[in-house]
Formats: sequence, C-alpha cells, structure tokens
Amino acid sequence: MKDVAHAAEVSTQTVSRVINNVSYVSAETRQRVESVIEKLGYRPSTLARSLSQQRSYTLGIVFFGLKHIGPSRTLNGIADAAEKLDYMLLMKELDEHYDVENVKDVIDSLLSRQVDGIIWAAPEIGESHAWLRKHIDSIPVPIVFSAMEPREGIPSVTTDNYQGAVLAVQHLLDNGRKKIAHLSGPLEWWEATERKRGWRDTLEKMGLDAPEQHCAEGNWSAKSGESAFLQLLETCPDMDAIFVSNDQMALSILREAHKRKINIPEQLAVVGFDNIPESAHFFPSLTTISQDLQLIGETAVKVIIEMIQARQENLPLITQSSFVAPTLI
Amino acid sequence: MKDVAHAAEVSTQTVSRVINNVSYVSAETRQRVESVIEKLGYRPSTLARSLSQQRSYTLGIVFFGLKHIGPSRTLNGIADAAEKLDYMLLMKELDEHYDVENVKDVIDSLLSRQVDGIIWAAPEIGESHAWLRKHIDSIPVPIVFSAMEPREGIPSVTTDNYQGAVLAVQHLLDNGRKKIAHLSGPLEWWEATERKRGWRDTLEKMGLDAPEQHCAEGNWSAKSGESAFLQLLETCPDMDAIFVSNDQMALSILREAHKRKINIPEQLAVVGFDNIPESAHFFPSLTTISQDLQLIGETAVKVIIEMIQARQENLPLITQSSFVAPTLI
DNA sequence: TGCTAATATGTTAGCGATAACATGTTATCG
DNA sequence: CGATAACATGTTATCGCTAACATATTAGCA
Repeated sequence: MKDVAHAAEVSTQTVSRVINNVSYVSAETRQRVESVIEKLGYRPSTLARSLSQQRSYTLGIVFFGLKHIGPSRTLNGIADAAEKLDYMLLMKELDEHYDVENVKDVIDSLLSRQVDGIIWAAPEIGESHAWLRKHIDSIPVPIVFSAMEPREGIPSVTTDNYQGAVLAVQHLLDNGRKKIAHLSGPLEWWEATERKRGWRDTLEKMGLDAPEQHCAEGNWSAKSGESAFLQLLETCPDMDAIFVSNDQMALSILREAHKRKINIPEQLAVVGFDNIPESAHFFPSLTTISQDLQLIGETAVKVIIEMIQARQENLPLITQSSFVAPTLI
Repeated sequence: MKDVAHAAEVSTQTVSRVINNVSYVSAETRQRVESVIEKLGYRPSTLARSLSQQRSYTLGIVFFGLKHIGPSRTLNGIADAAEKLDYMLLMKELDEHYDVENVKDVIDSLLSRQVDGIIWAAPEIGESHAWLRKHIDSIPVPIVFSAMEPREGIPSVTTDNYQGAVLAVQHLLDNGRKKIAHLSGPLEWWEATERKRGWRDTLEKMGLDAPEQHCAEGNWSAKSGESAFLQLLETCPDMDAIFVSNDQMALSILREAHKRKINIPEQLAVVGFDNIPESAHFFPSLTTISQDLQLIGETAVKVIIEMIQARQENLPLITQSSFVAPTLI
C-alpha cells in the first residue's frame, strides 16, 4: 500500500479511500491511484484490514460427518449464501470422538482468527452442546446452530423433524396401513428422537399402539438398516409398513425385502427420510421426506449475518429459531 | 496480551515467549504468566500473529459441486488431514458458471487472507485452468491441484482414471463379454476423456472395435444416464456389457434395464465408477471402480504442506504429481 | 579471578491496513 | 463579500503480535 501511495504521490490514506470507495476522492486522483494499483498488481491485505477493523468478513463453520450427503448439502447451501454475501468460510471438522475439550479448542481457534460469527452445524452428541449453551454468553460473536434441538435463547435453524415424521406416518395411515413399525436412527441424535416422537404421536392420536417392540434402532448406515430390519421381522412380524428414519437404511430394507420376496409396497410400505438422490432411481422408487438442507444452510448464513450486523450497530439481538418445513416425496 | 504482561509484571515479549514456548523463560515466570493467562481468559490472536509472521497456518480450498458425493469426500479427506496437521481451511466454492475472471478473484481473495497454500479441487472446465497454469509462477504461494490432468511442472493429486477404466473393461473381457459399450461423462471433463481412453485402448489392445456408435455421453446425473442408455440401445443394440463413467448413471441403467426386463448381468453386464455407497446395496449390486477420494484429499494436504515447508526453508521445490490407484469392487 | 557461554528479560520497530482528527481548498448563498 | 458547507487530502495512533537486537544475570571453567 505504501508503494502504491508513493508511486501515485498520495498518502496511504487516500489509497485506502480509493480501494474502499468511501469519503471524497477526486476523479483524477482516483484514476491515478487505480492505474498504479493495476500496474503494481497491488492486492489489499484482508488480513491487515481485519486486524485494524476488528472484523474479518469470515464465518466460522463447524462441521461433522462431511462424508455423508446431508452435511455436505448443508455446507453447499452455506457456501452459496456466503459467496453471495461476500463472506469467506473458515472450516473446522470435528472428529468422531469430539468432547467438551475439543469444543472449547474449536471455538478458541475460530475466535483467534477473528471470525465474525459461527455456524455450528455438528449434531448434538453428549455434553458438547451443554457446554456451548452454558458459555454462549461469554463468546464474543454470535452463534447459530443447525441440526440441533431449538432452545430458548439459542438461535437455530433446523428441519422440522417432528413434522416430517407426522407427514410420513400420516401418509401411511391414509393409505390404509394399520401396523406401522419404526426404524430410528441412534437415539442420542435429537433428530432421531424427534422423528420417533412424530411417529408415536401420530399413531396414538389415531388411537393406535406404538410400543417399543415396533421399534428398532440403527446408526444411519445401510448396513445397520439391514440388521434392524431383520430384528423388526422378529419383534413385529405382522407390520404392514415401516417409517424409517433415513433413506440409506430404507433403501437397504427395500433391497432385503426384495431378496426375501416381500412385495413392496403391497405387503410392506416403506417411507424414508432425507430424499437422497438414489431414492428416486431405486426400483421401486422410495417414498421419502425431503429436507431442504441447501435452504437450511442458506438460512443459517442469513441469520448469522443479520445478527452480526445487529451487533455492529448495537441493536438488540433477537434470537430466533427457524424451522424449515419438510415435504413428502 | 498487554494486559497479561502488565498483570504478570513482564513484557509482552515474555508473554509471547511463554505462549509460543520458544527461547528462555524461567520456570517461575512461565508459571506466573500462565496463571494470569488462565485467569484473564486470554486468547492469542492468530490473526495478528499471521500478519506479523506473514504466515497463517491456513490453507485455501477451492471447490466445486459440493452437493455431489465425490467432492465432499475429498473435502472430508482434506479436513481430516488439515486438522491433524493443525491447519485451518479457508473455503471458496465456485459456482456453475465460473470463468477466468472468477478464478482471478478467488485467488486474490485467498491471498489477501494470507493463506499459506492453495488446494484447487475444482474440475478443469473451459479456460479456467489454462489461466491458472499461465499465472502459477506469479502466485506467491504453492498450489496443488486435484481432479485435474497432471501436467509438467504442476503438482497434482488424482485418481488414475485411465487405469480404472482399464480395470473395468478388463474385468468385463475376463467374463467373456465381446461387445462392450461405453457411457461417458461430459467430455469437457478430463476424467471423462481419460476413462473413455482407457475403455478404447483396452478394447483395441484385444483387437476389438471401439467405434463412436458404441458410445454415449451423459452429464453424470442419473437422469442423463437413462436417456443415454436408451440411445445406446438404438445405436448398439447387440452390446452385452456397458462400462459407465460413474455410478449414478450406472444405477439408473440398472433400474431402466429392470423395467425393460433386460436381465442383469446375464444379458447385460454393467460396471460403474466411483463406488458410491448405494452401489453395494442396490439389487443386484453394482460392480464398480472405487476411487479413494478421502486419500486424495489427505495426499493433497500432505503435498501442499511439504511445499510450504520447503519454501519456508528456501529449499528447491520439487513439483510432484501423485496418482492414487483405483480398485475394482 | 576473569572470560565466555548459557539463561532470562526488555526495547524498538515493524507486519498492512483503518479510525479519528486536522488542514486546506473550492463552491454556495444570503 | 464573508461565512458555512462540501470536497480533498494528509498525519498520527492503533489493531495484537513477533523479529531482531540489546542488556543483565548467572554458571562454568581454564
């Protein structure tokens, strides 16, 4: 910047004014400075600017399970929205065994790089979120959670998992099913319990039973879906439908059923959750609940940037929890 | 830092020495400083350190098509490796229509944040890479490409796509297939042309024909696979096998074949590419070529960090192209 | 004992920008 | 015509940290 200022025979401050397009600069000077910038190939250092302004136009993104399609869709939405709003993303991926100590480190490491806000897109496992909730006020930048149980005073963006389950089970009931089993995800996941709750409530509202024998628990993987299905065939042999907590497991049920000559959907109707691309192209196609993960990502970015701006202008922060509605496919 | 120095009655330099664990600090002083840090909840600013050291311990990652499973797997590998080596990731996602101007902006924006190196994990489309190749010497940090045609003097990490295709076609030949068609990806993609080249070479080496009528081109999507398959049924009606350039398209062929009562694999053998999770759980399971994308990501990080270190120590940079071998599943 | 090396700490000057204030010049208008 | 506002530019201090050099103390050894 000093070189540019020298060559253009102005002060660095004037160069700053030109590149930021603020305050008054005469057309002539601006022209001169710009051509020097071009000639020297000068690139302003966002880093230095961040230090001086105490603002980095960068968001910290904390992720988990990127190898799964869901999280990577959300990330895609976040990346899209951030790009449009001219923010960069600083990424951290948590590993499988993350705990409170890790959470602390991740937050510190993001803050030490002056992120303006944090999007926490890792699911709630163990104590990690309890810690976050407790310390949220001592973290000097806003945080938005996705994939987390909405709670008073904590901004979050999530699919309405409960509503999705209701849609799924209602659909099965509408089609005359009487005995609807449920294959859930790991019940430490809030999403899994929400979907299970939706399943149970909908059945009970219709005066139907929803006992534990009609449930099995998988770990989201196709493989676990297979064994959970076998288990259900034992504990709930006369079921005529299953609501499965994600598509990967649902697809493996379709496959297993095909092997065992169980007719889908005549003998057994299956509804999944997630709407992964393969669901449509499976034969027979899988009925499923679609969450708009892209939209969740975009919404999270919008929310966090609003919060950042509010804080900047010293406005009161209104924490809002956004639900994104799922649809039946 | 100044506050800490004051409270501990030392200079900021000593605080710096304590947190960086370099040079001499007496045990007593270290202890005192550390307890003050703890008490005040002091967090060193990586940002300021980056500015002062001209080094950020951050890698720039340029991506495309994160919503697809492939790129997100690579990203996962990158994130894992970066985490282990204590680097952070600054992400940019390119949009569908990116061009030379975009590429320039992306590079500038990463450099202005002082990234120590760049991993370019976006496929080669149009002129974008030509520009990069031309300007690579004027970019002050090392760059590693993945998903790109290896070229002299440009470090890259890629699956050996040609070898993968050879594996696939050889497998079909070994099983007695005589007329092997090919459904390629968009031929602007280097990967697509490599796989096609592998298909053709393997056939010709066996004295078999590989004419254009035996080929169709899709755009990687399941939908395009469907229509390309219909086209092949026209132009190459007596084929007994297809080598398909990715699994999404291959799966939609399985599905379409099932509809038309074409027996897989008796009448028509299919081999895909990518080994997406669904391939294993499809019925019948899809034979496919697996690329270890996770490993590609990890390798890319290792390579770039080696280059960064070499540059730091003023050693000569050896640009290396790494191939990651695919396997038949 | 005196000299060198090892240990321990402080001082000063940046890294590359911006904020806040100061200063000078040119319009505008009653 | 002089006062005020709008325009144009420069100066100084600061963001939080580290490199390089300076200085002081202690230890080791011929």
